[in-house]
Amino acid sequence: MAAQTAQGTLTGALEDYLETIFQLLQRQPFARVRDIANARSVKAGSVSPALKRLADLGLVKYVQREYVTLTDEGEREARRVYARHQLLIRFFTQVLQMSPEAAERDACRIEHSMSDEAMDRMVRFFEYLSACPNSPPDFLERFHGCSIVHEGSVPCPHHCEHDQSMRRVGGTSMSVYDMKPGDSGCVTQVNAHGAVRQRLLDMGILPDVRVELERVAPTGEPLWIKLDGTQLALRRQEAQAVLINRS
Amino acid sequence: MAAQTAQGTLTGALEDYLETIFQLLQRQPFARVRDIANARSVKAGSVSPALKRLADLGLVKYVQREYVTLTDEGEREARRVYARHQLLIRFFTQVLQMSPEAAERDACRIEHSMSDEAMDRMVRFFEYLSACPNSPPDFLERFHGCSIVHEGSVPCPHHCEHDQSMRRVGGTSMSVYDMKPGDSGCVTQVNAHGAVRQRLLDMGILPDVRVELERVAPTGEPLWIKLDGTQLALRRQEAQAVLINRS
DNA sequence: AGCGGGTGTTAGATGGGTCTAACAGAAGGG
DNA sequence: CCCTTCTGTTAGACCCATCTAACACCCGCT
Repeated sequence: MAAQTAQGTLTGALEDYLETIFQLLQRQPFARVRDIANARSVKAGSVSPALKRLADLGLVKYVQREYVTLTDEGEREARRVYARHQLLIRFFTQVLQMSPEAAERDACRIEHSMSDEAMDRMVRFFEYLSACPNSPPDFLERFHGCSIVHEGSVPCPHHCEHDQSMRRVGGTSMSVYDMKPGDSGCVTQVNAHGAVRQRLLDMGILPDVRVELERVAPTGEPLWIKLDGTQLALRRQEAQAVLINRS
Repeated sequence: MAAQTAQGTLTGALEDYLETIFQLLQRQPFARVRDIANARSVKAGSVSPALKRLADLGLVKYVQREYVTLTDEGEREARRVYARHQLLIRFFTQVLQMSPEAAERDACRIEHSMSDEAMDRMVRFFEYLSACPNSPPDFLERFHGCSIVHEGSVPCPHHCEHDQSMRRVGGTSMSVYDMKPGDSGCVTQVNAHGAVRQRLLDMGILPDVRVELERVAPTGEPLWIKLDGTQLALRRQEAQAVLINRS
């Protein structure tokens, strides 16, 4: 495989150059250093050496001071990265409902570190959704309509609780705050917005993770839980947001 | 936010060090340079300076020649990365059904470039699947049982076609090979295994992408299609694998 | 003809991350 | 007690990617 040649040697930044050149070539007969620098938000002085490296790898045809185009292998490589980019964008926006800006940012960084296998399986996911008879109709619509996901991506600045109740879907849900020391359970939801939610997720409190309540401070306020064998302190507000399945 | 301080300055490699230290500390009272070097597959000489940088950032407590532990802020940061790691692993294995090894590899690289928003929405996806009444029961089971996904991740070395027919679920599916020049349609499936499939995906032939057949070589063999405004040549085998919805 | 502006290139600096090789301590065995 | 061995540190080197500043080229205008 010719592509195999470059596969290992090609670094993330170089892939980026290839990709932006590819995109420029869709609108222009050739790319100029200037355009590339602008598109990548990089100074022109950084582009030249990168082009030289790409030319050495046989991925671009680069006549100094004149023009830049992709070789066949370069185009193949660029398409490869671009396909991942598009796939990620679609996954982030259409499935996860991320904002276009965040989707773009994440895709730009992740496209360089996504294996063929991940690509393959993610495509299958889309194929399944749109082509398989087993696929529940409207899966995405139902997902996006669900109160868990429906709230805006921007956390409500007023700490409004109006959809806290909507999200507590089971009605009988129990939170870590309701546990007794020694109890343990499986996280089902992190029922909070914005910063509180983010903090909980960052602590590793994710759906399906086992937590055990170790002890509660006399004042009731900091609760110590055990997660993955390690200890963690939660404030009241946080403990109340962690919904669990007793077990 | 204390975490905010390090957020920007913290590079991918440093995050990795924090994460491996965190994991080591779950089994040991403190981490040694050697352990860290082994875990990261890096030479000991690379670890010392990294630890020094982390100590400067206030993320580890590092007594030279003695021991390494995380500061509170370091632990927070490590947990943050580790949570992403776990979440990605679960997504890759439980949803996409990737092999554990590939999931691990991808997660290790992607965890450093995943935004808070992506984290948030991916968690919501899991929450939805397990907690929302709108969620179709057994979504994942049905997904994984579908012939699109069910086949082994290793391409069959015998080019066996036995599940080609299984995958052509609609029965009336049309491939690019069946199109007339001028026709266009939307890709629904890439009905191929292994290398052929990978090549098609790498070319940007993904579900829901519009393709138009431009012309066919007299011998019938290379077909030129237009995709995203750019031209692409397909071999017969490839064209037959691209299933589309006429439109 | 000559000059100015837009555009590219080069050189040198910086910083990250890694390696190797040489060196320094500590601990245990003869 | 000394010497080996295990472990860590340091120094020097390399590569990548970026920046800035200086220089080079070309084009068109006066």
